[in-house]
Amino acid sequence: MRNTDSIIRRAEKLCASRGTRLTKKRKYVLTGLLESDKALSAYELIDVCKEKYDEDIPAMSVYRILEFLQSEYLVHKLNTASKYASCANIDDDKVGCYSQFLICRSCSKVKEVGLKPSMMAELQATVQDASFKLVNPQLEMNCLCEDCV
Amino acid sequence: MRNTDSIIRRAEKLCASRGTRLTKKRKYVLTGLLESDKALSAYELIDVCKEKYDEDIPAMSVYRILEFLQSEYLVHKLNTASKYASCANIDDDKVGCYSQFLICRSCSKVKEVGLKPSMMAELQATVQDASFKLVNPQLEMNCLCEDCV
DNA sequence: AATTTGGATGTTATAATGTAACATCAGCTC
DNA sequence: GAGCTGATGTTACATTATAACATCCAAATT
Repeated sequence: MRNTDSIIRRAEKLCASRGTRLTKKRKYVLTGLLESDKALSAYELIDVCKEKYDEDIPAMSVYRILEFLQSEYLVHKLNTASKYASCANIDDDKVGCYSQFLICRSCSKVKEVGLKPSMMAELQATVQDASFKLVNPQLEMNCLCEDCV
Repeated sequence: MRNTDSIIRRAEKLCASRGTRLTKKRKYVLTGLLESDKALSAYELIDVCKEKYDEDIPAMSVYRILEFLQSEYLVHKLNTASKYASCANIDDDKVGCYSQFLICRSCSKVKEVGLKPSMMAELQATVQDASFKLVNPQLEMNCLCEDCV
């Protein structure tokens, strides 16, 4: 059971402990993502903030806020979709573990699944065999959700 | 040893056998990708075709050509990078097998590696457990190559 | 050879995503 | 209150991509 308020409070504490601030607008953006089961684009978040909080946030600010939230491990960027989703694990302590994202190509619904260490190890191995270095082990899978099949 | 000419000839035969044509401009675009170890954007391909073949191809056409080459399984789109790469296996018979792409985030160098069936099966399983349906099992890994580390 | 016809390409306009550079504001410390 | 720092605003623009419509070209048919 993800309760937005309690997650936000937790996020505030996380930020405080790192010497950063979860400002009002940052809260709006994060809440927008928390209350959506779909990944949202920066511009969709502008609309959400306008509609739900009557708050005008310029695109540039939304991008900066998203960057901040990513640096605090509160939000993921889904590169294949150019959209953003809140981390599934803000409310527990698995912060920072590697994830597999199932993304509906039709409606952007997202599910985040933890990756088995054995899987990660195997993917890592191929990377190292090829003399590459893995920067971000996030897996994004191009899917269709139940409703969109 | 990837010999561009022989791959192009092979690609022509593939197209012919499917009732499509590998036209001059399609050949230029494919050759551009074949002769690059880096993924290229549509607009970079425009420049390559201009410089190497003195051929002006408008952006719209390049996008259409890339779409065609993808439909013929000759080219991949790397969604995380918004760039394109020729398939590693045009020159053998492993066409269409699932791939893991190692992409250098700094210089766009790409290596394509076949995915072990056991890995694929496991990823598939998580997808199905979540009631999603996998559309395209291409894995893109955000890396740094040897030169860019 | 002329005609037809469908696929390939060209043109123009525009949408969507994202960033650079610089200005301003708000809250904290002294 | 003055000054500092981080957050936000503003403007302009770059990059990636597609829609809609026009034209061209090459192979098939007459």
